[in-house]
Amino acid sequence: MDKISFYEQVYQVVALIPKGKVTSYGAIAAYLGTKGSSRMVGYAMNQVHSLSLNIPAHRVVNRNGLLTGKFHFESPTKMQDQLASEGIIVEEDKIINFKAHFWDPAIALAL
DNA sequence: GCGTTGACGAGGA
DNA sequence: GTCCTCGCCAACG
Repeated sequence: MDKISFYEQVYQVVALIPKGKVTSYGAIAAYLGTKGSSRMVGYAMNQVHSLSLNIPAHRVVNRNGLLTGKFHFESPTKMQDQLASEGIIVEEDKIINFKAHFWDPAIALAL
């Protein structure tokens, strides 16, 4: 297996999220086998700024479908705008019909 | 090597 | 149904 850090594993999964789809931190953590470290997924996204990677972090939200990390973007409205551009309706900083747009890496990547 | 940090999740009241 | 508390675990300083 690749000797990549937990961070990079998160980045790889997030980068695989198809357009118009979203997932939760816990789902990614669970896919990586560390479902207990769902916080690490979000923490990894925080470090994305330090990297030159192109990570669609706007497609990653918490289990409530809430745009918890929108303040970590260039602009708090950027995240909602990105999702809206992909056909995902966001209102009150939360994704409408979140379940319909949910993308589970454990299923999509089909281990 | 240790303590702190976190864009979370689940359970309990 | 909402609000609060605990746990989780890897990276950073």
